[in-house]
Amino acid sequence: MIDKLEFLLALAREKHFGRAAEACGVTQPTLSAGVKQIEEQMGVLLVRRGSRFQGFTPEGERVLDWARRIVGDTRNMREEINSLRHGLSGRLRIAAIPTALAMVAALTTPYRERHPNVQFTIYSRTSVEILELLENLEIDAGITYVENEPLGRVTMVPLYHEHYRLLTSADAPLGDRNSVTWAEVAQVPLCLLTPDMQNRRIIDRLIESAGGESRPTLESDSMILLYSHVRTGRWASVMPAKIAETLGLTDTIRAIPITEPDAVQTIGLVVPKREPMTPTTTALVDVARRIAPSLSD
Amino acid sequence: MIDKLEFLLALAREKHFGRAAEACGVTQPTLSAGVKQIEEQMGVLLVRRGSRFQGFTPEGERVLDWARRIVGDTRNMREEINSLRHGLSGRLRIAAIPTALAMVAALTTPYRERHPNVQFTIYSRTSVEILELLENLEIDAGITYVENEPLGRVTMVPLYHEHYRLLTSADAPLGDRNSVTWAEVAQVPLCLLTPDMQNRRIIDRLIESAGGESRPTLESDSMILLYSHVRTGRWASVMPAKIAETLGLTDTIRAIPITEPDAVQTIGLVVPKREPMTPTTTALVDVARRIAPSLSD
DNA sequence: TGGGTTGATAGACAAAAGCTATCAATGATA
DNA sequence: TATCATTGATAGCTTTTGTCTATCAACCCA
Repeated sequence: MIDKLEFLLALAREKHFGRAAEACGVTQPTLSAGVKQIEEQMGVLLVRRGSRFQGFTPEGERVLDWARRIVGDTRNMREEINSLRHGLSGRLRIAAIPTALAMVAALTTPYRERHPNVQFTIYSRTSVEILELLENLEIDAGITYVENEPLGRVTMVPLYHEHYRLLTSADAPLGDRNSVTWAEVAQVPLCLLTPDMQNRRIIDRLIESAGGESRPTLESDSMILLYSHVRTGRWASVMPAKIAETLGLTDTIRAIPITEPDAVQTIGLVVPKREPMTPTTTALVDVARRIAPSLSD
Repeated sequence: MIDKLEFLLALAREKHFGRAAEACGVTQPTLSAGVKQIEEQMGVLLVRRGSRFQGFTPEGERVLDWARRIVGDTRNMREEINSLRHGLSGRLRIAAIPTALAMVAALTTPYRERHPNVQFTIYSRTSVEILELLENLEIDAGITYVENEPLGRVTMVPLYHEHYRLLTSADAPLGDRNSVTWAEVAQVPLCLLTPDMQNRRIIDRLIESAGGESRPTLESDSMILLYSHVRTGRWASVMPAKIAETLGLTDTIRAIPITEPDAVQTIGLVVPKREPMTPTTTALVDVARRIAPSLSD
C-alpha cells in the first residue's frame, strides 16, 4: 500500500508515468498498475489521463496530500528507530538559497561535532524550489527567506537578518565611502543574480523604492561568477553581508554597508511541520536555535 | 506494510497474538509473521516474547506511536475520499461517560439533520476507557470530563458545566428545600455510581471537602438502576442536572440544586488531535461548537 | 501520412502472504 | 512430579499479488 502511495508521489513530481516509474525503480506497467489499484481501492479516478498525463483530479489532489503525510511519517518512523540503534545517523538533505550558502557551514559544523555519523547533502536552490522540495519530501530542511513568500505547512527558525553590502573597487565611484544609501547604489552599474532569484527581486525592490531603476550590466545565477567579476576591480555588485564576508576581501575590493534601509530580510531554517520530527531534523532545529543568537546583529 | 502496522496495533490492544490475529481477520501464524517482518525491516525486536506476549520493547512503543498515526491517517484518507463521492457518510463511533449519555442526543440530532447518511455507534464508558479507545482508534470521538485527567493528544470542545442535583422524594429529609449544600447532602444516605466512575470520585471529593464522608447505601455502574431506586421514593441520589432533567421528574421526586460549590466540572467533546480530521469528525466538532452555547448556563 | 511518444494491456513468472497442521516452551494443577 | 492447557513459533503448501517483457492504441507533431 505504502509503495503505491510512493508511486503516486513520484507521479506528482515527474508528471510522467515512465519517469515516475524509473524514479521508483520499477517499470512503467508496474507503476500504472499500482496507481490503478489505488484508484480502485478508493473507488475514484485520481489521475486525469488522455493518452498522456494530464494532472490529478480533485480527489487525486486530496489523496496526494494524505500520501505525502503517510509516506513521510513512514520514513520518519524508520529513521527514528534507526537512530535509537545506531545513534544519530543517516543523511540530512538541506537546500539553501544561494545567498545563504555561505552560512550553512555555521549550521553543519556544530551539528557534525555533536553527531559525527550524520552525512549532509546541500543543494543550492531558489526559495520557490526549496518549498517545493520540502513539500515533496525531497529535502529535510531548507534555508530561505522566511517572510516573503507564504510558507506552507512548515516550522521556521529565524537565523539572521540579511544586511547588504556594495562590493566595489576602492578607486571606483563610491569606493571611498564608509556607507552608501540605496539611492546611491541605484546609480552604479551592477552585476546581480538573475531575476528568478528572490534575492535579485528584493534588491530590485530596494533600488526602485529608492527612486532608481535596476538595470544590471551583468546577470548570473552563480554567486561565484558575480564575485569573480567584482574581483577584477572593474565590476560592482550588491551582496548580503554574510556572503561578502565569506568570499573575503582583497586590498582593492571593499564591502560597503548599504543603508536606508539597513536590514531587510530574515533568513531562517524551515522544516516540515510534523510532530514528531525525525531525530536528525530535531537536532538540526536545536542547532539552529542555538546558533541563531550568535549570527544575529 | 500498513496491514502489518495494523497487526501491531491489534497486538497492543489485545496483548495476545491469537486474539489480535482474530481481530484482524487473519490466522495467528500470519500475524506472527507480519510482526516479525516489521521487526526485520526495522532491524530491532519490537515485542518482548517469552512463551507468551510480554509487552513491547521501547523501540516497539515508538513504532506503535507511529503506527497509530500512519494507520489513522490512512483510514482518514479513505473516509475523506469516500465523503467526496457520496457526501458525508459512514459510521461515527462515540463513547461518553454515563452521566453525559443524556446529552449525546443534543449532538446527534442536529448532526443527523445535516448529514442523514452518517450512522452512529455510542458506547457508555468510563473517562479513562474513553481516552484509551481514542488512542487506539477504536472510537472517533469521546464525551468526557475535560479538566481532570490529563488528556493526551486530543482536541477538546467544551460543551457544558456539570451542576449537581439531589434527587429525592419530596417527603424525605431535605425534600422540601429549594437548594441544599454539599455539607447537607453529606448527611443523607445515597445511591451512587461505583468508584471506578469519575463522576463518583468527583462527588466523593465534594462531599469530603464539605466535611462529610461518602458512604453510599447502594452502588451501581448503571444510571438507570440508580434512578429506578430513586423513583420508589425510598432512596436518594446525586446526579448531574442534565441527566436528572432527562430522566424526568414525577410528582413525588424532586431534583434539588446543590450549591457551595455550584458548578464544578466541564464536560466536553474530545477528538484525536490530527490535522486534517475526517470529514465526519470535522462535522461533529462543528456541531459541538454550535450547540455548546445553548447548553451552557 | 509517418515517426515518435505515451500510457494501457496481455501473458508469463517470481515473490509474497496466507492457511493448516504441528511443535516447543511455559505454567498451572492434580 | 507428571499431566494438561495455553501460547506463540515453525514447516509445508496454496493462493494471491507484484513485476517484467512485449505489444498495442491513441495521440502529437511535422
